[in-house]
Amino acid sequence: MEFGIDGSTNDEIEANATMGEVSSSIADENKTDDSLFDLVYKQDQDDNITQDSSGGDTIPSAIPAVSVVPADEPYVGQEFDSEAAAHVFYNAYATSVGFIMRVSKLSRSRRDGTAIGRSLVCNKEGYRIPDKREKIVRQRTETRVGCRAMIMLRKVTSGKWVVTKFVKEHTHPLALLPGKGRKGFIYEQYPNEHDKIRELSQQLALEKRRSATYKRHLELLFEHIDEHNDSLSKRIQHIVDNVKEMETKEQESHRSIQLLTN
DNA sequence: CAAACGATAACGTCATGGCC
DNA sequence: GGCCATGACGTTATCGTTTG
Repeated sequence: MEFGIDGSTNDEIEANATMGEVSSSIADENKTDDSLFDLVYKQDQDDNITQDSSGGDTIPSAIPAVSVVPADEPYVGQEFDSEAAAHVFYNAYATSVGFIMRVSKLSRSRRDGTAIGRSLVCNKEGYRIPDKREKIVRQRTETRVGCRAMIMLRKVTSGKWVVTKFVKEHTHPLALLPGKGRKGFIYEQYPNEHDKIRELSQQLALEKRRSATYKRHLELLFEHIDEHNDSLSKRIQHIVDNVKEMETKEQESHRSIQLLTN
C-alpha cells in the first residue's frame, strides 16, 4: 500500500490513497484529525476489524518483516510519498488501535542537513527523566512507561519515505476506543487486561450517569432560583408601585388641605 | 583499511499550552 | 503570571556498515 501527499506547503497537504478511494485535505479547519482519518481509512479499518475478529484467533505476537498484513497496519518496506503522509498514516493506525502517536527522532544528513530519517513512536515511549529541581509543587503523572511501539522511516534516493522498522507490541494496555469491533480487537490483543478494562468502563459509565444526574439537578436548581428571582422582582416592583401611589395620593391630599386653608 | 555515513540510545533544552 | 506537563528535537557517544 502506498500513500501520497500532494502539495509542498504544510497548509495544503493532501492525502491521497493510491488505492483510489479517497483524498482529503489535512488543513481543512472544519475537519478534525479524526474525521480526516476516518475519511481516509474507514474502509480499510472496517475490513480489518472484520477479518481480525471473525477468526477468533489471537493476533500474532510478531509479524514477519514482509507478510500478509492488514491494510492499515504498517509493514517494513511500506512506502510514502512524503514524511507527512507517513505521519497521517501512522496517526490513523494509532487512533484505530488505541494509542497516541508521538513524533520522535529526526535524522539529518551530515552533508546538507536535510531530513533523512524519522521515528514515530507511541506517546508512552521511553522513560521520563527524574526532575532534579528541589521543589515540585505538582507531581506529574507517569506518561512514559518504556513502550517500544514505533515505526522508523528513512528517505530513499527516489525521495520516498520507507518504513525500515516496525514495532507493533506495546508494553501497556491500549486505550478503549469507540467503534465497531474495536473492543474485541483490543481485548484479543490484551486478554489479561480484559476484566480491568471492562471494570473501568463500567465505572466510567456510572460516573457519567451520575454527573448527568447532578447536572440535571443543578439546572433545575438554577431554574428554581430564576423563578424565585422573577417572583421577588415582581413583588418588589409591586411594593414600589404601591409606595409611589401612596406618595402621590398623599401629595394630592396635602395640596387639597392647603387649598382649603387658604 | 580508514573515512564517511547510518543506527541507536541517553540525555538535555526549548516551546507551547494549561492549570493554579 | 508563574509553574507544570508534554512534545519536539538537538547533542553526544558508540557501534556497525558502506565505500573509495
